[in-house]
Amino acid sequence: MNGNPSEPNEIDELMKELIAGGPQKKMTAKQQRIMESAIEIFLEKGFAAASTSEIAQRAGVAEGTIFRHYKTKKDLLFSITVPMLIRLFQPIAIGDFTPVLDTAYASFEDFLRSVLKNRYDFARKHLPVIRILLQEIPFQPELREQFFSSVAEQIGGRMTAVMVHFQEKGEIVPLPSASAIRMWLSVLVGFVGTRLLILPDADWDDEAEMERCIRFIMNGMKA
Amino acid sequence: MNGNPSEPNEIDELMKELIAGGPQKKMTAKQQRIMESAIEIFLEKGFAAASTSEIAQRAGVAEGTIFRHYKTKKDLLFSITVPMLIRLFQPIAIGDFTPVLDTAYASFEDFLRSVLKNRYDFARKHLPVIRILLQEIPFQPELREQFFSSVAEQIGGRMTAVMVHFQEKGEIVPLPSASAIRMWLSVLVGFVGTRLLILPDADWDDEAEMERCIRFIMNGMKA
Amino acid sequence: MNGNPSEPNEIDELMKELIAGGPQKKMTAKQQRIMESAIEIFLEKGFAAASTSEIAQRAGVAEGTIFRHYKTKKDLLFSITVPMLIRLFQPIAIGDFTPVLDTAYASFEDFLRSVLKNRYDFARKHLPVIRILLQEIPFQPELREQFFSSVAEQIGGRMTAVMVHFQEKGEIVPLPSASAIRMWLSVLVGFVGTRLLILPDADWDDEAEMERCIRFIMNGMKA
Amino acid sequence: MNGNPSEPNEIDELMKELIAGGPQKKMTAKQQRIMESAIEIFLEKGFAAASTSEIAQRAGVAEGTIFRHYKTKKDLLFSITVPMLIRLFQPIAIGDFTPVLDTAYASFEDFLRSVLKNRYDFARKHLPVIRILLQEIPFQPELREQFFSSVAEQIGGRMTAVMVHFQEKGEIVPLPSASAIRMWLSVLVGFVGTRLLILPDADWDDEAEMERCIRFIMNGMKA
DNA sequence: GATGAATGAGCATTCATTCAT
DNA sequence: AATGAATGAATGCTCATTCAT
Repeated sequence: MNGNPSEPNEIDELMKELIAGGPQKKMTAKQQRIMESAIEIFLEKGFAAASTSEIAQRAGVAEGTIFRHYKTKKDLLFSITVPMLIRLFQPIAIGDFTPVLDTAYASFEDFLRSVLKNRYDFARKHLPVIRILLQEIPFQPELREQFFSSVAEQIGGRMTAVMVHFQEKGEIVPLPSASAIRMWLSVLVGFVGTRLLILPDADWDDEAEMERCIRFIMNGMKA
Repeated sequence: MNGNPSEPNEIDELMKELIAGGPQKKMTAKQQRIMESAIEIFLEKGFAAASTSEIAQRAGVAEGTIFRHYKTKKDLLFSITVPMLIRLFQPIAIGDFTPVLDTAYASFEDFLRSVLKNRYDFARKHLPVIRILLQEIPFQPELREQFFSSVAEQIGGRMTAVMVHFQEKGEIVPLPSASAIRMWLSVLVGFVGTRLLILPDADWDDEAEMERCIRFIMNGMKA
Repeated sequence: MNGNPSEPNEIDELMKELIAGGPQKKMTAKQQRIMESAIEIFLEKGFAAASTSEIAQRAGVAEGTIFRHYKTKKDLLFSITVPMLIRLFQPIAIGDFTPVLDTAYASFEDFLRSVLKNRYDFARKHLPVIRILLQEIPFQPELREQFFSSVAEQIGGRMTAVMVHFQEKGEIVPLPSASAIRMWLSVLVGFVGTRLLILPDADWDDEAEMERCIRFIMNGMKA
Repeated sequence: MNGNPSEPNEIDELMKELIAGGPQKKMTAKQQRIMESAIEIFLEKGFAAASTSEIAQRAGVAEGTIFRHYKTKKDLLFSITVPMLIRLFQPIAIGDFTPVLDTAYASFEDFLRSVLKNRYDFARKHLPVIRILLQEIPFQPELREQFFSSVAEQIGGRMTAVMVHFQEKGEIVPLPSASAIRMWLSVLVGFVGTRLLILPDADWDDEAEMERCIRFIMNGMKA
């Protein structure tokens, strides 16, 4: 319908903002409320089934006000999800995860533990938006592209370097790095996903469970 | 008018059919075409954004015809997804997976290899419907309930027994069985999901990659 | 839409049947059940909101069966209402009311009493169909025409003669006969309508109430 | 979703407006046109057979506009009929009929004449809406309830008092007041209904005919 | 900046009727 | 005679978006 692909799109704008430094600083109180309501409703019903009128109502603003701040409903979705997508896979840029990837890191085990703890806390804190992200990625090609470029940049870049580093140090077995990364990532994602999404109400001992994950991975990869 | 929660619902009906033996045998040619079109379109746009008129058009039937076979659009979704949900987690009942859970199975390694191969082939074959299932589970409480009851029955039952069996045989380390199952399942799901959903176009050596998964898990759990 | 006005219509057919003597004798059991279900549902929801599929379902026949017996939904309505319209205003033809109009009738009071009793019993017995008739007359011009020709024939004919007869006998005041008829008919219809339609659940003493009506009319018209 | 019976409904809202003082004052020009078109079309085809798209078209607005002003098609019907139902039976509240019920009224005959004249003029002026009201009362339980509560309040209250008053004054015969009211009301309704609904095209001498009604009732009830 | 009335395309669903079996 | 699958137009209603105020 709309969507001239050559003109600069919403995601590019968001990227620029994020890269430039800080994001949407000057959100008015109304804009803030719109975003919060949108998160709630996108989470409950999914993007396609959410209506802007319900978002406006819950935010306590007029319908038109949403479109003053966000050109389309999709822009509203992206303004919620894209920054999260970036923060999820660009912990360096955001700054709350930097030391982990420092190759001077003592051991692979410490690295794993640090990544797990850090990303688990992050996911826990931002669960609703991450959920929306997961729910909408199948339907939004723009999100998917953003996902791949984010992941490629991080995994293809730093993570491979990390794996090579520890393999050269002889700490872990010399698997193809893509396979190796997928192994430990699967276990960590398996834990975080089960913990937060699938069985959030189970009786969890987080510390013990995380330690078991680390032990399992370390054994599995022991050189 | 609709929605009386005490009367037998669509999912219950589908369950009964499946348990009774074979499912929707006598689908007419038109019904078949409706279902295929629905799968295509649900996959592309998601359930909420799919329109019955587009489904009808692609199936080459009148719009009314859909509603002669499926009371509502949701019934159409469930008639596609629920049988798959069941086949995905009830391989025993369906019969294409029985020997795996036989506790006379030689070794945990063989068990893992068998499960992986079997479920990977299954997922590969039924990828579109499984994808729809994954996409819609966040929005359809009925699917979620069905998922939990299916999983609970399988995992809570047979899988725990399997783990205990191999732990007693001393083949694998004595972790809590929920944790142990989650570990190897994460690795297998991580492989299948990456292979089929995330990076289907990458250059994969399936055999080698599956062997790496098995090796990783066996090392990780080695007693 | 359809409805070529020059071809013989459904109502003409029904009229002919009725005049010829007895009506639709050879109704099959299924046709009977269709008619009964139709009466129930037309009564509950009105003709426009009644669906042929619901009628078929309640009658326990296939949808197509209705249209084998009645060309259209409207034909079904007319086959229910038109005979009733005729019986309601042509008591002579039907035969359960003849002596009333016999001008040899003893007194106006007896005449009134006889009409009231007779039509009250009739209305009570055929309440559902009469109700449908009243409900649909505003929307079906064919019914309205039929109503006027039935009434004109009866009222304009016999009733006027009756009034003139009793006025000449000096029993009642010499009002224009249209006015006179309207007066006593209003009171009788007021009673029957209130009794059966408006307040059917009130605590009625029918005999006493009817006598009051007669008394009121006789006083009102006393010469 | 809708239909919670405990939350205040449309009719309650309309009641409150009417009682509070004046009704739908600030109707926009479009809303006015919607209402007028709706009246025309409900009158012609009945509520069930009227389509919102035709109403919109005749009003010269978009179909969606109707639903901005009236939540559902039924709300539109009620917003037309309920105020009329109330004005029809609550002449006191509205103010155009007050002196009639003043028990200081000179004679029963004057009272009758005043009621007849007043309600006849009212019915004549608001014929279309009253017709819709009559047509839809059989199908709308909410209207029926409103009717009974309106009537009960007026008849059960003031009218009974009036009858008792004139009976005590010895002007009229001591019938049960319910019967007495039904008698004269039947005659008046019989006249107004015949005059406006059944035979509007006949050659009527309204003044003479009304006087005949009064005479008939006064004779019928003369003490 | 904020509003909310207005839009009209689009939606899922129902309908009376037909027709091959 | 009876069926019931098939039709496609029509229905009431919702939606994202626009724009005059």
